[in-house]
Amino acid sequence: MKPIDRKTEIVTIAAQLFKEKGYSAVTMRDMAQAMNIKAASLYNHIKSKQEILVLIVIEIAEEFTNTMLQIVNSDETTIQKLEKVIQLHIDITLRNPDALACLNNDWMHLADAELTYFIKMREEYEENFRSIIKQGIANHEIKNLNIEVIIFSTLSTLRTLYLWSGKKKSPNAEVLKSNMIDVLLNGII
Amino acid sequence: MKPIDRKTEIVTIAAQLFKEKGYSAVTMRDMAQAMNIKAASLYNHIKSKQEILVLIVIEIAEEFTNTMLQIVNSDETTIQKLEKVIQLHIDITLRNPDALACLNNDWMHLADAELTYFIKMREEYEENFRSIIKQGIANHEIKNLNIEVIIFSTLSTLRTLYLWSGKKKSPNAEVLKSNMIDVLLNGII
DNA sequence: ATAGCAAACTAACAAGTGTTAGTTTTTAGT
DNA sequence: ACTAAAAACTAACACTTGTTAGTTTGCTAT
Repeated sequence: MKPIDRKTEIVTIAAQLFKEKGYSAVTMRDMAQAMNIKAASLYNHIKSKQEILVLIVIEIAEEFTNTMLQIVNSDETTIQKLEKVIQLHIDITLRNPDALACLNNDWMHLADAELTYFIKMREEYEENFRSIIKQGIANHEIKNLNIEVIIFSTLSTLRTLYLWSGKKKSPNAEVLKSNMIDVLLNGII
Repeated sequence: MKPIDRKTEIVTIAAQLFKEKGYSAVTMRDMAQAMNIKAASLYNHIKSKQEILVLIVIEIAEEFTNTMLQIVNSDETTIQKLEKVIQLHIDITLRNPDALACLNNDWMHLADAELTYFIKMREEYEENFRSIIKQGIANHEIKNLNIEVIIFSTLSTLRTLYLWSGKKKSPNAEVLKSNMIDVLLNGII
C-alpha cells in the first residue's frame, strides 16, 4: 500500500517537465504521455493545468516564507541567522529540486489571486532577508558594503541551487552546506 | 536617419517580451501588437520565431565565449582574471539585459545545430572558468574550498545580473562592479 | 458473482498557434 | 509625377492547445 495518490504523481511528473521546458512549453499531452495515459484522463484527478502549477509553487513558497519569519524573529547572531537561511534553501532544494526550478522560472504564469499572493510572499521574504543584513551591518558583524549587492548575490546563489540536482559533480548536503557558508560569507580569497 | 532597421526593432521587442513571459508564452501576435502591426507583417523581416531567438541568444553567447578565451589566455593573476570576468558579465548585462534574460531562460528552446552550438559554448565557458579557479587554488591565490561550490556560486550571481535591470535600487556600473568584486571575492563578513 | 467506483478511454470542441499567399499601401529616388 | 521596392495588410491554412462529455475498463468489498 504505497500512499502516493495519482494526483501527487501528476504534480511530480509535471514539475519534472516544467523544469526542462518551462510551464508554457509543456502540454497536457506531454504530461499524459509521461504517465502512459491520455490527456483527458488527467482531468479525473486535477482541475486544470493552472492548478498543477499552483500546487507545485505555492506550498514551497509558504514554507520559505514561514521559516524565514522564524529565523528573523529568533534571537541569534546575524551569522547564525544567515547560516540558517542557507540551510533552509539547501534543505528544500535537495528535497524537491524540480519544484524549486518551477518556483524560480514559472511563477509568472500563476494567475489572479495566486499570482498576487506569490509576489507578496516573495517581497516579504526579500524584506526579511534585507533586515537581517541591515542589522548585521549595524552590528559590525557584516562588512559595510552596498546592501543591495550583498542581498542580490547571496539570494542569486541560493535561488539557483536547484541547478545542482542531477549533476555528478555535486557534493552531498553537509559538504555543500559548509562550503556554501564559507564561500558566501567568508569569500574565496 | 536612425540606422536601426525594422528587423533589429523586432528582435529588441521580442527580447523584452521573452524576458517577461518566456519564449513559449510569447506569440507572434504578441510581438506584432507591441509594434502596432499585424503578425503576418513580421515575416517581411524575419524568417521564423526560431530565427528571432537565435539572433538574440547566439551573438551574446559568442561574445562571452570569445572574451573568456582572451581572459584565460592572458598572463595576469587569478584575481585579475576574475575581476575581468566580473567586468565582462556586468558590461554585457547592462548593455542588453533583456537578451541576457533570454539567454538564461530560453536557450533550451533553440533547435538543432544552434542548440548544440550553444551548449558547446556554455560548457567551454564553464570549463575555462574552472581552469581559472583551479590555477588560483594551486597558486594559493584562492582558498582551497570545494571548487564546484566556488564556480557555482560565482556564476549563479553573474548569470542572474540581468535581474537588476529596471530596479530602482540598483547602483551604477562602477559601484556595482567594485562591490560585486568585494562580495564575490572577499566575502561579506 | 456483482455492485460500485475510480480511473482509464474515445471523440470532439472552440480557441489559439506559427506561417504562407496574394494584395494594397507607404516610402524614396529619379 | 512615376516607378520600384519595402512594408504593411487581409484571409486563410494546417496543426496544436486546454478542456468537456460520455463511455468503457478494471479493481475491491460485499
